[in-house]
Amino acid sequence: VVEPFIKKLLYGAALSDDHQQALLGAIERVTTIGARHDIIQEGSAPRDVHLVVEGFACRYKIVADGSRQIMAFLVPGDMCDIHVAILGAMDHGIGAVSECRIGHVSPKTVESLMREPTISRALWWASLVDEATLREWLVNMGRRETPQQMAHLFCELLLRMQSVGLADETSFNFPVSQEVLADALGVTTIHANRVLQDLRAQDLVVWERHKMTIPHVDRLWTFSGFDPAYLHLGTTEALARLRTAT
Amino acid sequence: VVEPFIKKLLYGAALSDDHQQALLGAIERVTTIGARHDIIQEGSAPRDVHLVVEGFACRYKIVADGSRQIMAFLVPGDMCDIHVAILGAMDHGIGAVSECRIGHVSPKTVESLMREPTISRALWWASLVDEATLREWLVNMGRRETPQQMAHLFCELLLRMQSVGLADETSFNFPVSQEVLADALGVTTIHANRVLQDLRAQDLVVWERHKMTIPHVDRLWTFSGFDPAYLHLGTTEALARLRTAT
DNA sequence: CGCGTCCTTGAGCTTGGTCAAGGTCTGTGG
DNA sequence: CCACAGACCTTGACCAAGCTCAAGGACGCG
Repeated sequence: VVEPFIKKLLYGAALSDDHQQALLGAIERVTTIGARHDIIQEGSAPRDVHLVVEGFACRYKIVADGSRQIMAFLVPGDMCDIHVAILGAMDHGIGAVSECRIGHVSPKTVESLMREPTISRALWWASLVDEATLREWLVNMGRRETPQQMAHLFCELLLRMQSVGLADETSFNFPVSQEVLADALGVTTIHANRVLQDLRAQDLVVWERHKMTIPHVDRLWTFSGFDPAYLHLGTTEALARLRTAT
Repeated sequence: VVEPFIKKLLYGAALSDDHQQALLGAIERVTTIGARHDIIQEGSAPRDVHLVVEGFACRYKIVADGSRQIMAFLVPGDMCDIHVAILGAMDHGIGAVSECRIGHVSPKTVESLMREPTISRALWWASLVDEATLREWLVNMGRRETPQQMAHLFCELLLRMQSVGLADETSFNFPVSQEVLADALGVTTIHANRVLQDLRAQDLVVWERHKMTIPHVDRLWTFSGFDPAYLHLGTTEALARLRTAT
């Protein structure tokens, strides 16, 4: 069940069967981390590179006053820390939001994978998309009000989950508390709660028992000003295909 | 005067003289872009990779209501768009804040440079630091109030300018309007103005005719909760050396 | 001199934060 | 089967950070 990893990287490069086998074979072992536990701690210098196989994880930082900012959600197929080796120490933590299964890849293996140009290209692509996503989050925080910001996040997550085959046309599993959501949006839990109720009242989202459903995807896109270009999943037509045929 | 580029990359990898020559030789030509003009437009697929040689530039996006969010400042030595080729099209624009001199490198050259492991490592390093900086900006916007956020930005810029030899112990050239500053912080110009006056009143910053001076760097660090780890410029001791001996 | 760019100030309003409390749901142990 | 704890969700009243609208002043350049 490591397909999401391959599915994702196929958007970045045309990986042959051999490439795909090499990538899957790179995962030496898979461990399980309980919800609300750290996968990687800030300041550490992990030996292995980590990959989310199952579950929801997040990048986060704790600031001086004790509050937390989540800077990214990591879903199956996402790598946590390719090339920590280059930076030395983690400048942020990675935590399991729900229970997660985490794949481990040794730095040696990464290094040898990178020597294959197509694989190298795919991994660069993934890294650049992470960066683009981060930029979009910054825009989201700086220039959108909370309802739009929240809606935008849901649009993004639906599409990302669809792109790795983990969502149908309108819904995906979203095992996240409102507190985590608030920490991702940079607002208080209370405010996040009220904004969410607003979106619900407008029938823009239905979110029950960890299942997020977006009844009218187009309405949510319009509402939030969502433009998927930054995810670099291909042309608009390719995306339309993705949305209907998962 | 392309030294900042090399100075910066030396933090990421031990480049030999040959490597340095190869990097400098990669710059085929240098063009000048006037203040407030675009270096690269959103949606375009530039042929060349660009490098800021002189001046201040920024990454930005314009959102639906016409407001602008600046997502990064680019100073001499920073690359704008390594590997646009991989992503296809720019998902954001890059604009010259002040008049800029921009170096151009052909994609072919980048590709051949990347084949040299040490240079590849240095370029990965630069890209990862960009990403780390983006994460810190997100924390800055989400979890710090405007005065701290602004102060934090000034701490970052002073250190980055010092690291490429363009700042002395307490000051650097900051040819930026308050409007640009506001767009980087995600607030209105008016609010940025009032916050700036506050910092001035507390003698935390002196900013006159495009020259930014920070009379008491330690006080500004404390005030903003600045921790330079995310810039990955080396150990705390190495940074202390940097601050005294530029 | 006149225009554009930039900086500054004031008054009133809105978004989002703080403080405080209560409610729900689930799993655990008696 | 019930009591309890822990995590999570919800609501209300009040406050403050930051936005909007409106206006005016300073500076530099053709």
